[in-house]
Parts: sequence; C-alpha cells; structure tokens
Amino acid sequence: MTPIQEFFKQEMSRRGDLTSKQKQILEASLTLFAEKGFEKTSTADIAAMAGVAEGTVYRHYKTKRELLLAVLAPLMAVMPNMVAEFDENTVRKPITTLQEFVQNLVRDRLEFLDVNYKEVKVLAGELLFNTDLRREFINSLLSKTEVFSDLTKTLDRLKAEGKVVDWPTDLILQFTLSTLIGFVGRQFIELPSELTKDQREKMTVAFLVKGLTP
Amino acid sequence: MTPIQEFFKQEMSRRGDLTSKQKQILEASLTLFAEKGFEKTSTADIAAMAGVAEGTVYRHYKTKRELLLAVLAPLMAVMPNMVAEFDENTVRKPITTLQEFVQNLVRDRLEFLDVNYKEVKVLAGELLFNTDLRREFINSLLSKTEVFSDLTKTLDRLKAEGKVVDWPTDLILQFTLSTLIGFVGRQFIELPSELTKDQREKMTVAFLVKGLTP
Amino acid sequence: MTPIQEFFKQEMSRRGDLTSKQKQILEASLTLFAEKGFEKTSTADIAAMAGVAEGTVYRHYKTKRELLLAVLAPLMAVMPNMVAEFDENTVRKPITTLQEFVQNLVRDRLEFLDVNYKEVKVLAGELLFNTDLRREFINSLLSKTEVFSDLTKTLDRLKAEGKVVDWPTDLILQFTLSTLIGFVGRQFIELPSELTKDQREKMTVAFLVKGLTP
Amino acid sequence: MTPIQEFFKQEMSRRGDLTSKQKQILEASLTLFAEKGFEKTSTADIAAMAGVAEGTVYRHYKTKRELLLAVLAPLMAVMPNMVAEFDENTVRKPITTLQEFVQNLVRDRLEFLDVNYKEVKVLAGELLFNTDLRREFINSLLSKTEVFSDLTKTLDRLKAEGKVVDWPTDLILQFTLSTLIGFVGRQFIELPSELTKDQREKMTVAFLVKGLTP
DNA sequence: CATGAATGAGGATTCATTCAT
DNA sequence: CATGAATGAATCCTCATTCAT
Repeated sequence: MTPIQEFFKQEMSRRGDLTSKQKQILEASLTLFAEKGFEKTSTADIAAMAGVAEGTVYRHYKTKRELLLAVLAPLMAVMPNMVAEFDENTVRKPITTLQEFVQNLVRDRLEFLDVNYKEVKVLAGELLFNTDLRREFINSLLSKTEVFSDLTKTLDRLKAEGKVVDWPTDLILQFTLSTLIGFVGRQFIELPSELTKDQREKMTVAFLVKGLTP
Repeated sequence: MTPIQEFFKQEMSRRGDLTSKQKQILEASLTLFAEKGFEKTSTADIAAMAGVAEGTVYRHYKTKRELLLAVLAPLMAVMPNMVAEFDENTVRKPITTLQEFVQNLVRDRLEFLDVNYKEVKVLAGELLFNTDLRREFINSLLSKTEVFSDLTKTLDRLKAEGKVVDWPTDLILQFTLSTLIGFVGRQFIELPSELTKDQREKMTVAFLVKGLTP
Repeated sequence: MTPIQEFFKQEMSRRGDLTSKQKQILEASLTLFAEKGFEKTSTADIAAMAGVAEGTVYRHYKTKRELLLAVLAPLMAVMPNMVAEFDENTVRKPITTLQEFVQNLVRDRLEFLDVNYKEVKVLAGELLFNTDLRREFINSLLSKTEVFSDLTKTLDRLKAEGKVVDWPTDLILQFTLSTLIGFVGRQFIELPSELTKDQREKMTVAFLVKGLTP
Repeated sequence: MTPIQEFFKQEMSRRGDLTSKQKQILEASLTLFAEKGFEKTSTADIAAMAGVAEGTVYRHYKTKRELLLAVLAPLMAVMPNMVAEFDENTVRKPITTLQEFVQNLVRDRLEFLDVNYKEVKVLAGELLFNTDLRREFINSLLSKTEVFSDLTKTLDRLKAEGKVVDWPTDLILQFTLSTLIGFVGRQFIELPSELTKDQREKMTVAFLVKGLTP
C-alpha cells in the first residue's frame, strides 16, 4: 500500500468504534453522494441503501450535512498530507534525482486518488460551492505545506542541488497536482485513449520531470 | 479580445433574439448557479434577482433544468473549440516554435477561463454528477479534436519538425489543459502567492514548454 | 356592540386586505388551535379545514408559529385596552358611582370575553408556556395601564371622591379581572348552576361593588 | 404546614412504593412539563433529566400521556378538596366570623398554590385543551362540593347567622377561588407591584370579606 | 406575454414507542 | 429490571410547476 493510502486507512480505523449500522450508513452515503451529488441524494435513499430505517440515520448523524462531513472527514484530514507529506523511507536510498522524486510522488498519489475516487469526487463537488468548507480545507492545507514539511524539505534539497527548477514550492506543487488531477480526471470522464494506463503514467512522469528540470 | 473569447461572444450574440427579460433571467441564473450551485438555487431566487415574476421564468424555459442548459449552452458550444481550435492568423507569421505555440495557447485560454469564470464553475459542478451532460460534453469534445482540427494540425506539424515531444495529441492537450485549469483553480481557491499573476503565467508557459519539449 | 368589542372589530378590519384564502386559513387555525391546542394541530389539519393546499398556508405564513401570531395579533393588540380603556361616553352622564363603574366594566368585558372565546383560549394556552410572548404581552399591558389611561383616571376620580377603596389601581384591576375571568372560566368548564347567567352577572357586579367599596 | 398542603403530602406519600428511579422520572417530568408544556417535552428530555434510559421511562409508564396523568394524579386528587374541604380544627375555636373564614381559606390555599405551582401550571395547561381530563376533573370537583362538605357546612352556618351574603355556595366559591387564582396568576406573570406580598394578601382578604358580607 | 397565487409531491427531521441484550 | 439502539409514522416546510387573470 502506498504511504498516503496508509495514512488514510489509519484515519479511517481511528473510527474503529463505528457500529456496523454506522458503517453501512456512511458507505451508502458515500456511494450515493458520489453518484448523484449531495443535494440530489435524499435521506430516504440513504436509509434504503444502508438497509436501515430513516430514523436510524438521524440517531447517528444529527443532520444530513453532518453526515456529509462525516463522510468527508477522513479525506479532509488526509488531503493536506497528500500535498505536503513525502515519505522518503519507503525507498531504500534517499531521493537523489528529480526522476525518483516525481516517480514516487506520482505512483503514490495516483493510486490514492484512484482508490478513493468516490471521496474525492464528493469533496470536489462540495468545495466547488461550499465556501465555508473550502476555506477550512485551504487553511488546513496551508498549515501543512509549511517550510518544514517533508515534501518541501526534499524539494528544497533538490533545488539546492540544481536538480529542480528554482520556482516557489507552492507553484511546483500546483503543477504537479494539477497534472495528477488531469490524469485522474481523464479517467473520470472516460475519454478513450490509444495508450494503456501504464504508458500514460510513464509519460506523465516524463512530462513532470522535464517540466520541472531547471 | 482573444480568439476563444471571440468565439464565445459570437455564440452569445447568436441569441440576439433574446428579450431583455430573458437576458435578465439568464444573467440571474448564471450568477446564482455559480454562487450556490444549481440545486440550492430556487426558481423564486432567480425570478427575484431577475426582477420578473416566477411565471415569466417558466414562460421562457419549460423547466429549471432547461434553464440550466440554456445558461450552459454557449459554453458547451465553445468549450470543445477551446480544446481544439487554434487561430494561427491572430499572429502574423505562422507558429514555428513550441514557445510560440504554448504562449499563444496559454494567454488565450487563461483569459477566457478568467472572464467566463462563472460559466465554467457551473459547468464543472454539472459535469461532476450529471452523467448525461458529461457524455454529451465528451462527445462534442471528441468530435472537435479530430485529426483535422487546427490545433491537431499545428501540433502534428511541430511534432514532425521535432519541436514537440511525440506523444499522442490528446495526451498533450490533457497536460496543457490540466495545467491551465490548475492555474485558474488556484485563483478560485484564492491561495496566496508570493508571485504576481504575470510571473506565474510566465512560469506556467515555461513549465509547459519544457515539459513538451522532446 | 360594546366598546371593547368595537375596538376588536376595528383591529380585525385593519386586516381588510386579507384575501379570502387567508381568512379561511386564519379561521381554520383559530378553530383548531382553540380546539386541540397549537402543538396538537398539524398544518395538514389546518389546510384541510381551510380547504386549501398545505403549501398555500406557507405561502401566506412562513412558519406555523407565525400563523399562531397572526391569529393572536388582533387580540394581543386589544387585550391591554380591555384592561386599561374605559369609555365613559357610552353612557350619557359621566360615571359618578362605583355601581355604575363596575356595571359598565362588567357588561362590556364579559361580552367581549364571551364573543372572542376562542382567541382568549388560544392566547391563554400560549401565555402559559411561551415565555417570550408572555413578556411581550405584559409589556404592552403595562404600557397601557399608565396613570393617564381612561380607566385609571376614572378610578382615581372615584377614589378621590371616597367612592372606591383607596388601593393601588393595579390591585383593583387585578380583583376585577380575576373575578371576570372566573365568571367566564366557569362557563368554559361548563359547571352547572342553579342560577341564570343574568343572575350570576348581577351578583358578580354586587360582589365587586361591595368588595371595592371603602 | 397548611391543611391542604398536608392532604397533598399524604396523597404523595401514598406512592411510597415508588422506586427512586420512578421518583426521578416523575420529578423530571413535572419540571419539564411545567417549563415547556407537555407537548413540547420529549421523552428523551425526561429520561436525560431523570438520569435514566429512555426505555426505563417506558418500563414504568406505558405511554407519555400516562406519565402526565401520573404527574397530575396527586393534584387531581387534592384539588377538589381545596375547593371543598375546610379544616376548622386547625384553629382552636370554630369559625365564627367571615373574617376568620376568609383569612383561613386564603392563607391555606395561597400557600398551597404557591408550593405546588408547577403541578398547577401543568394541570391548567392540560385542562385547557384536554376535554376528557376536564370532564373528569369537574366531576370529582362536583362530587366533593356536595352539601355535606366541610366548607359548605361552615358557609351555610355563617349564612344562617347572617354573616355571609346569601348567594349559592358555588358562586361564593367561584368568587373566592378566582380571586385567589388572580393573586397567584399575578405572581406568575411577574407583574411588578408597589406593595409587598403580605400587603396584597391582606387586601385580598379585605376584598373578599367585604365582597361576601351581606 | 406577464403575473403571482395556488398547488402538492417530496424532503429533512422529530419523537413516541418497541425490543433484543 | 434497565438499557439504548432501532424504528417509522407523522410533521413542518420547500419548491418546481401550473394556470386563471
């Protein structure tokens, strides 16, 4: 499992105290929110899919919106890490080339985005119009991408060694993240391609490596 | 005005037959949809902001969803162009370098995304959960990015000349578009930056040029 | 019609702009609130009795509670007058005896309480547990029973002439009002009596006159 | 302790078999019913305040309404006594004057109403809209105020001696009770007064004595 | 064409009551 | 006996849509 995915699982298991009903409810909510969007999902739908009574949903979550937040909470907690953390220990030797750096990042994050596709979709839809949540999300993001984050440190080192172009870290992250999102987004809209996913992943790495070379 | 923006205006003016009330309704809808999202906007809200009676809205648009489609129609019509069209004539000499190519593309599209920010936001929200619209959107997109589109032709020429990496056109467009979207998205979430917008635009061009160089 | 009843009608007609549907809704609400109490009356009940759709109720009154307030408003406006106003002009000569005073008061108020029985009942039920409304009610009551209210003036004159016991006005009003309420309350609980209503009314006047004589 | 209060305590202690949980439940119910009204009090509220599980409430009382009746039962049992009983033994010599009669009555009942303020409030709210309970209440009241009740006997004696006006007993009780209720009600709505409670009590006695003098 | 009152289906939420542990 | 999770009917309220004026 990739490091980020690992983080996520830990976050989820922190909720080990969830009853089975709660899990069913969260699962159903996630699925339906991802499928039809939050607003178009009725609590009756959720109850039906979860196989519980509507009242049961409200016994565990005071409002529908609270249910949404519960669904998003693990992701909200991990997302900033996804942008800021970088686990050098998963590879034997420390990162010494841009190629290594990008490759690690891409593989790790792509899988995460892929596996947690539903959560990401729901979060995206919510961030689009929910100003409050957006603000909160950005703040937690900013608090993570500080100078001493793993990723920042690794990047700075590579910059110092002249292995990465000397642009602000946040811009580099922006390019990287948007390229990754583009990759996943493309799958999402199911655009056909003459290439395999692996080939596209390789080219994505190549694109980033070249783009970020000084 | 940039070529894409030009297209858009033409698309809009094709609706020259719209009464002033209709324009008010569309304008109000766009604003509210972009602000709160489609589902959370009530037709009463729209009528109020447009300064017309609720019945009047329904005189012009049979359903609320039809109103959404009317709001998105111009963008839906132009978006594929944005990905496929490339107006070489706006510069005196034809494009001969990747640098020129990217620069033109970025300037043009960025301004468009910026100016039509609301439409794009509404469309994004809609594409996320509306499968039908998404399919339609993709189809029109595919039909545009055919081999004989301006952009494809220019790219192929540059590839032949060894000035652009030899990746499939759709992948190159994916990288380009996602980088642009990242640029705009960053503004959307109002992340602070130590750089000016101009500086960031220059670096974005540089990133793309390097990334797409063979 | 008694003076107080007159006041009430004026208050009601101030709502001359009510549509017929609104009147039906208010009428039904009043009847049902008086019959079953506010909490036990459902908006569906009201709509059914008023012969309109449930949505129509909410078109006119934003919440069920607002509907309650609309029902009570005229009474809330007039009640304080009932305690404070005293129309000496309805009798040819000014009041010169306690007997005259009490007789006028009793006849007037009793009829009012009798005719507006439903409103009073609903108000009573509401004042019992709704602290806010109670406070508001008391305030408007206090603002009315100031030294220069008709009733206070008349009472003061009679006191000065030694025709009424020299107790604070508010206490005299308390005795009077509670005696009146007892009269009406007795009818409300439908206690049988060997006397006619007229006889009871006469004795009530006699009781008050004696009780308030110096 | 006043005789009526004494009655009440006896009634309450008749429930000596109540477990402590039951007492907590009844206590919480009483408090909440008096505070917010029966309908607006949820069984969850009650359980929470009583410090027991919601199921425990239902183990002791089959329905919420039954709980209400249990809360009101002691008062329902004693209220009629309040109107009918008159304990001459608490004073050494038998009552010989109207003044003595009224004074005893007022002091006794006022304190009772004061101490059992919550119960009275809940009962009042219930009698207002609950026809069945009202009928039951009236019946038990009528059965008590029969010719041989203490109070009736004392009153008849005083009437025979020309010390009390010769009105029907029920009317005299009506006047007395409503005057007492007015006294207590005034405190309930927290009307300010320039007099002390003692002064008001004295004047209330005076008012009744004068009003009931032949 | 424009209006806005009326509609009623549907949705979120509450809560008395039950029952397995 | 006590518990508290589960239930689902009932309730308040919203809102897209219709239609008579």
